[in-house]
Amino acid sequence: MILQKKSAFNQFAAARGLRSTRQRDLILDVFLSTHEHLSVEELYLKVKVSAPGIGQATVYRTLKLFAEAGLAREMTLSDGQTRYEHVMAGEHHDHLICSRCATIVEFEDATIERLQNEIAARHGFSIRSHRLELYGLCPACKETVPVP
Amino acid sequence: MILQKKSAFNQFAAARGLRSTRQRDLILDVFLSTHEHLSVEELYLKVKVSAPGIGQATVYRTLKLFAEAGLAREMTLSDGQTRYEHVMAGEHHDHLICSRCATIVEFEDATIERLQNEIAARHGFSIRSHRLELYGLCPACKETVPVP
DNA sequence: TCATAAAATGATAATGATTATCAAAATAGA
DNA sequence: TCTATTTTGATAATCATTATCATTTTATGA
Repeated sequence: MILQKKSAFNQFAAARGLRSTRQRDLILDVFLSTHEHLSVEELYLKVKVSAPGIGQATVYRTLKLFAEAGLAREMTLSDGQTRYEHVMAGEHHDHLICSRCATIVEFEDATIERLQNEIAARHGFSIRSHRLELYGLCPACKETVPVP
Repeated sequence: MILQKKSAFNQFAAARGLRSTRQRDLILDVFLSTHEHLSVEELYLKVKVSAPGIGQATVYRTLKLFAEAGLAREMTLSDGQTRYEHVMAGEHHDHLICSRCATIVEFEDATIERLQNEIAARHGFSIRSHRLELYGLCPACKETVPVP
């Protein structure tokens, strides 16, 4: 699977006249090895563990390339910071976000997807993407926070 | 209606030990007089027309107060910039956003709202708010952009 | 009306996330 | 091996936002 993704990225790079560099290779390794929704800073810190010499600007540039290549998806949560998640072939999902501990849980609902398309059509829009985020408290935080 | 909102803000301010200042009054006037989803910069430029002496930091601080008072709602679109819209009593809506001309259209769908609550419950979350944005092309931009 | 305490302001410095710049390094093809 | 071009890393620059602080304004009580 990871080899598949690496290959996909290399094909994308070749098609764009871009180089396959060891930094990009390593950053992709680290990115694919975690299933969290990471900010650039967080990924950079993980990359620094294996390759201290890689610059933060390189990580910024490389993540944008992964997004262009379809391997990563950018998401901007309410805190305004850009995070990245894996793109799994043929899959889309939305997010439940805990306002207290920042836990992110993914979900998918075909009915909502269909309704979104209907609403868009009703307004004469043709939609390409969407963002659905539900903010509240996760099960763990619900236990510890008294209801006001 | 505007008087109502001003009164509501003044009550909020008094309850918080805050002052009612002419700058806040004017900023609220300008904010309520437009129904767009404005960034702080955009609102600041509008405010400057009537009151050149008002500082940008004042507009930043004041908009945050309007949000706390329940008169405005912050929204962060994909561009990462914070925008503000009016809060209408008892109403919630979501947004269709044109990726080309940045037009924002509001909509509301009770079924989606209900499904969101069901999904949250299914994952043990209790949600407080959500964000739903559909990105695509508005009717006008669909006309002018050839389908690839 | 005046005095005063406290909030608010405006200008601007500071912050943090992100991007631009550029000399040097790395890559890939001939 | 050579060379053209891309990429890198360090860091300056940018931009949206917030912090700082001297000064101003507000609201209250006398």
